[in-house]
Amino acid sequence: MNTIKDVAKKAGVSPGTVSKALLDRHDVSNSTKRRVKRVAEEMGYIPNIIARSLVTSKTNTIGLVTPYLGNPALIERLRGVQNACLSNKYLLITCLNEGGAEEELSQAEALIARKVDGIIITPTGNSIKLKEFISRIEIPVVLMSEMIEGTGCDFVGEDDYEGAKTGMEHLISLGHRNIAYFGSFPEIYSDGRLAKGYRDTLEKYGIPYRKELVLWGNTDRDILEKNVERVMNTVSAPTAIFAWSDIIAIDIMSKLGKMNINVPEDVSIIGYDNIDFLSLFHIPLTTVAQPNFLIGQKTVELLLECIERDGENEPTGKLIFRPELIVRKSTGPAKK
Amino acid sequence: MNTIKDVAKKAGVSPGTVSKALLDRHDVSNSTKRRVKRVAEEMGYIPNIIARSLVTSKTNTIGLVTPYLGNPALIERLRGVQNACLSNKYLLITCLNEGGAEEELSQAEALIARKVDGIIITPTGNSIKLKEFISRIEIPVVLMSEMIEGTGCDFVGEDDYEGAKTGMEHLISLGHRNIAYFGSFPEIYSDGRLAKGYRDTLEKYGIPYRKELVLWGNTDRDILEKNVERVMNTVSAPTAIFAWSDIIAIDIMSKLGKMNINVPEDVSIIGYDNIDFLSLFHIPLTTVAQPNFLIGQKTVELLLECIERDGENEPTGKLIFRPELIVRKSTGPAKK
DNA sequence: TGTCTATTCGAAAACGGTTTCTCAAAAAAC
DNA sequence: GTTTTTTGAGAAACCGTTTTCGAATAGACA
Repeated sequence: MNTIKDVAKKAGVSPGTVSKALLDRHDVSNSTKRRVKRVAEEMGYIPNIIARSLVTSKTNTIGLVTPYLGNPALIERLRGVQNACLSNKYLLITCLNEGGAEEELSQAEALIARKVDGIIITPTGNSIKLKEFISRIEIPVVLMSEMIEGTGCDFVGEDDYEGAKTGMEHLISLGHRNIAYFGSFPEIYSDGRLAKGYRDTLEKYGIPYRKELVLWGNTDRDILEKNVERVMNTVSAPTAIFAWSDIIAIDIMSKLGKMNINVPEDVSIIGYDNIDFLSLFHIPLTTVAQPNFLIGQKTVELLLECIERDGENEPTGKLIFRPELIVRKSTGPAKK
Repeated sequence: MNTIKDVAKKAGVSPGTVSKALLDRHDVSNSTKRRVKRVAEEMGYIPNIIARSLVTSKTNTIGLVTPYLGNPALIERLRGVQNACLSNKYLLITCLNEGGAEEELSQAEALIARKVDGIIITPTGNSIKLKEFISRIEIPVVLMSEMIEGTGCDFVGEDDYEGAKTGMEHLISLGHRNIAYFGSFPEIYSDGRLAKGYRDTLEKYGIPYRKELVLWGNTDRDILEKNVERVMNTVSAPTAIFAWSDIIAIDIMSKLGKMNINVPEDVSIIGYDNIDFLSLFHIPLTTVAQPNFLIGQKTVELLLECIERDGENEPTGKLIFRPELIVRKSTGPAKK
């Protein structure tokens, strides 16, 4: 691999001059710039960015730590992040994990060691160690999609509490009063917010909260199927189900199908995320949509702003998008 | 941020000794090792890996250049790659692109500049420049899923020609003779191979090849819908459709539904990939499955082997998995 | 006691760039 | 023609590590 010295030798100048020429600095003549650039081009010279970073302490790289829970909505966000990095000439290091604070922490530390200029984290838990880590490191951090309460961290995401309200009011307006909630884990911020929105909206409309209608662990298909069976066999079984994700909603629909329960005649279902191919389903799913791609992009933009203004600790930014109800065919009037 | 010098000062030794202590080198006493490690721990010292890389010329990082065409199968492979990197203590830099040789090339160059130890590429085209690039660079490259003919590159993927044959024989055995093929772009290696398998299998069973039944560009939903309309309105319209991906197959099913054509009574459909939620569809899709996660893992393992044995150019490796037919409900006997 | 070998550590040279500082030559001003 | 200013290029320091090499100390042995 050619180094700057090889180029210097061939062009008959010093390494410093080559560096300045390639960076278009003012204190090198146009004629040498041309010559140096031509030689570098000919030799297929690619500057060693890690050597450069060592002296500039800038890597033009940002890191992303995000779980992959089989959720296409997260992939959409990832695409948005990637897209914004590309157009801002930043390289993205994506660390996918299976969820959990330890893995998140170790991935974030690996990124720090690589001297990324900033980090985006989608935390799945509310770990003290992660919180402590975030306050300790000196580079900008932006949280995406999931918040950690108590850190003054910048955040970009959607208003899940509002999202829950929107979905619930749709169901309630259709006459439903027995509504079940199917979540993943209450520790996950967005899931917690959604569940809270669910509960508060019930209260707002004077519908009693029944905790046997709130079911967790539905990212596992076996647990989900058991949950569906159990809840459908309680006295005054739900006539509507609110799911934390579209994936869960689809799984529920499939299970109900096996139990010969019809959607939406017997049970209405509403999902969350608006993942792409939903509209193609036999019974198109009613859902609450977020601007996933946009959230990814905006997160990067916010992070880059923080990187630009470097140390100066301006007030933190929060960008919270409003979810939007998309009514399709999986919800209908409550059965008498 | 603390450097090795800060640790050295605090521990009362030289920077070199700190380095050796933390790396557990033999020429430093156990007592100093303990002291240095304790001090480093206390100070929250994280070694600057890019500085280290500069001297060791090893970054413990690999790069992945892959398109995101909305295809969950690719995401599954990505997960496999990520997983194998994690368990081998490598960091992964994922470069998602929208397809196309230029973007692939520039992403690969950015990775080279970052001195990754090896690169995995899923090329979407058969560009001369990319070919030339691959032969020029000095670090190991493994191609995943898609091959570039002519480079002696290592490769991990599935046998699409065989996959096509398997799927086609299933359809033919059900009595179908008018079979359409819905692809993305013929330049994409796997798509080309699948199309060739389609054609050769027809020939093998003495069924004439009709080029009006082969339709491209179906990653765009509008084009796909037009294609479906067109092909279903030709004389002797197909009684079966083979799609290059499950996503395309789903889109076709949805469009047929709108046209009041029944699956599988009027038309059989077979997809390709076996993406996760297929079985949940109203009409579960018959498909040809690949071990996506495994392919991702094995690609990393092969790449790491190449990195280990460094310069010594042993014969290249190719790992080709055999696809597997999964029969569900979207295929049935040909209509008389 | 003197020599020889192990052990342990530090000094210094890399790695491949960027940047600051210096200085000579050329251009401009008088 | 002399002085001042501007321009262009090189020398050297530096970024934060690792690694080589040599020196000092301790231990072993005759």
